[in-house]
Amino acid sequence: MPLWAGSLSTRRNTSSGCAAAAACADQYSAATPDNSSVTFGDDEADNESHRNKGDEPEAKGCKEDADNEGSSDGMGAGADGKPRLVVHTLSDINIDILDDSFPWRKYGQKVVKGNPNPRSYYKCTTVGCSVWNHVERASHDTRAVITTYAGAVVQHDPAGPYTLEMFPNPACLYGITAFQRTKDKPRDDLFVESLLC
DNA sequence: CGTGTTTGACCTGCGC
DNA sequence: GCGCAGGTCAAACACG
Repeated sequence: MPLWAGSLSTRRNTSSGCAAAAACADQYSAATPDNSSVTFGDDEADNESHRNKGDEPEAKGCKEDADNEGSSDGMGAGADGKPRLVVHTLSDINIDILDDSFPWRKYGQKVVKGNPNPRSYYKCTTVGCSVWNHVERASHDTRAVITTYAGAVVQHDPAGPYTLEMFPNPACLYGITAFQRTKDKPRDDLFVESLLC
């Protein structure tokens, strides 16, 4: 299994900053290709945390994820009740935030133990939207960007692809259409490593 | 002047 | 109970 497992459709059909949340639901819906290998929960995330073990930064960060997995039987919610989505991307340039059609606002930055690269914290700035994410670069590979979303849920039609959507609250429905590096060339390798809910 | 970013301080949870 | 680390807040600053 490659380190970076699974990939999302990179179809991008929305513009950023859509404030009419419910009206954007369909527009923001996204699906992964049938042959994608989006993984849910345990093994992948666990591998990842092992991969980053030791002096790697994920040790602590993934602890929370691991807790979520263990306590919620897979697709449950995190401690705050929101599912979490971990997205791994590769980018040669120094851009961390994904262009995922969400209007993010940075509210903090912190250097976490074991990783010289700071972790950045973002919130969705749309009114009524409570989605947040944090972005950090792997210490072992500065090209590797780890983005963790909260508020994303995953729907899987057995006959179809996975659909990633965000439900900040019932009145604010979003979905991740495609992840693309902001200001980046078409896109770098992008993978959904795991879905931790 | 409004909006977004930076950054240090503070708060909270967890492990020892 | 204490210390550490992660997460959040808010004032200051930069930029358009």
